[in-house]
Amino acid sequence: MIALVDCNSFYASCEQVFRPDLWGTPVVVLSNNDGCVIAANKEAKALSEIPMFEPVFKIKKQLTDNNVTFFSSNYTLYGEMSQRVMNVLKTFSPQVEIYSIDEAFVDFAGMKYSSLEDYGHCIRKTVYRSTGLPVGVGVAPTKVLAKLANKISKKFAHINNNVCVIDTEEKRIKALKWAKINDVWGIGGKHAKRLQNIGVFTAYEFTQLPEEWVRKNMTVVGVRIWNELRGTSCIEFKTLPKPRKGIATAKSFGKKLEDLGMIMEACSYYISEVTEILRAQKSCATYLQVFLHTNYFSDRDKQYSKSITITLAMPTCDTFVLIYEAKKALELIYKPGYRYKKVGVCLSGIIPQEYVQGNLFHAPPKWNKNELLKTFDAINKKYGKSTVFSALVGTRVKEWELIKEDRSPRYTTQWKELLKVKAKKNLQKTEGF
DNA sequence: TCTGGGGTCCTAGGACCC
DNA sequence: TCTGGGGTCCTAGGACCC
Repeated sequence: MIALVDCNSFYASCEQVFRPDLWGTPVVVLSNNDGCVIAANKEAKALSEIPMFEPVFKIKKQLTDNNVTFFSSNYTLYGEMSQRVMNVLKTFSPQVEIYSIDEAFVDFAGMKYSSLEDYGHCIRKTVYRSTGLPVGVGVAPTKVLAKLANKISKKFAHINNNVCVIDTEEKRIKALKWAKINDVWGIGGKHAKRLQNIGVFTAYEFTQLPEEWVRKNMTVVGVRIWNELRGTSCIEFKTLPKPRKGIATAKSFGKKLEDLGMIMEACSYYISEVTEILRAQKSCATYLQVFLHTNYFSDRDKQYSKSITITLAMPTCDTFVLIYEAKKALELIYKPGYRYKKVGVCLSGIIPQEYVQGNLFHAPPKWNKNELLKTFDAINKKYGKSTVFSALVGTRVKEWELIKEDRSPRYTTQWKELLKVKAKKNLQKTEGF
């Protein structure tokens, strides 16, 4: 049996852990540059006039009218809270697959428990006690069914207290008949529409389709989902995280930029970020893509967008080499006279450092002996991000930097931003802890 | 004025090989 | 009128996920 443990409204819940004054009140978290709503707790979801992924400027009034508290995204905090949750889950089974920042599969094979329900509740309670974060637990024989069980655990939380187990044929059929086709993990908007067009509206109806139809119309990916829903496990359990195949970063600027120099500084900074990830997984990249574009949404601005991909002379993880290459690439695609909104870099063709092949003139570098890069990473790890950086990132005011007007403190990672505890005379009205 | 950012996997088709 | 048969590798695009 496999459990899917998923945090409820993860980003919003992380904010609420440190703000007990907001418990029971609507909270939303905004995307980078405070652009859209990307997370909402159940109180905020209940206010139907606050749709997710809606641009904030369009709904600012509804937010304030309904006393919704909003936060800029604080990924430092969410990332660290996520690790805490995952650490707790690892005490329940050695087999944990971290699927995303707020959810993980937990394999129950070989574990001792009196009942699946009890074990599920125990996980939920322990995570809550250790981190302050509420989770839902779905338990089933396959991943797709566990996902579905998790959905049910949240939908009927008032009955099952956030734990749902699908361990009999009867429960499986009941769950499948309840689930709408677009509730199924792996069936997105396009396929759901197609299935509805041929009269398939529930997960159960989907499992009754002939396998051939599914393979023809939804490829082998669809067949796997079909099998998993029928109780046959065929999606692998991945305990070890696989090295990434692509590493990208692209963020909208805090304001529109025309100046190549400033855009180049942003680009150099992004290269530093992606190369740090690259070195952390002991890999090198073969290709570097750089792209640049104006604001698609603007009717007023002239539009321009261009991308370029460079094959490196030899796969590398060297920040300085890649910044140099990115600089050349950017000079090629940049055209003056436009108001740019975003620059992005993407590394691909990622291979382990020891697989880098030399050529006739150069032996492959020994990356594990590169003292400059090792020292660079060591300093930034010890003293914090960007303590040392390439001069090409620049020291001027970073006009491209993201807007985060309402970011909460980084309670768990910065000494200066620790939660302050106040003793109040009137204990009935305690604020904070 | 203001509209997110980061991934995975699969398939078809083109270019190439012998 | 008639034009082989078997491969590999790469890329773009589609679909999906959080």
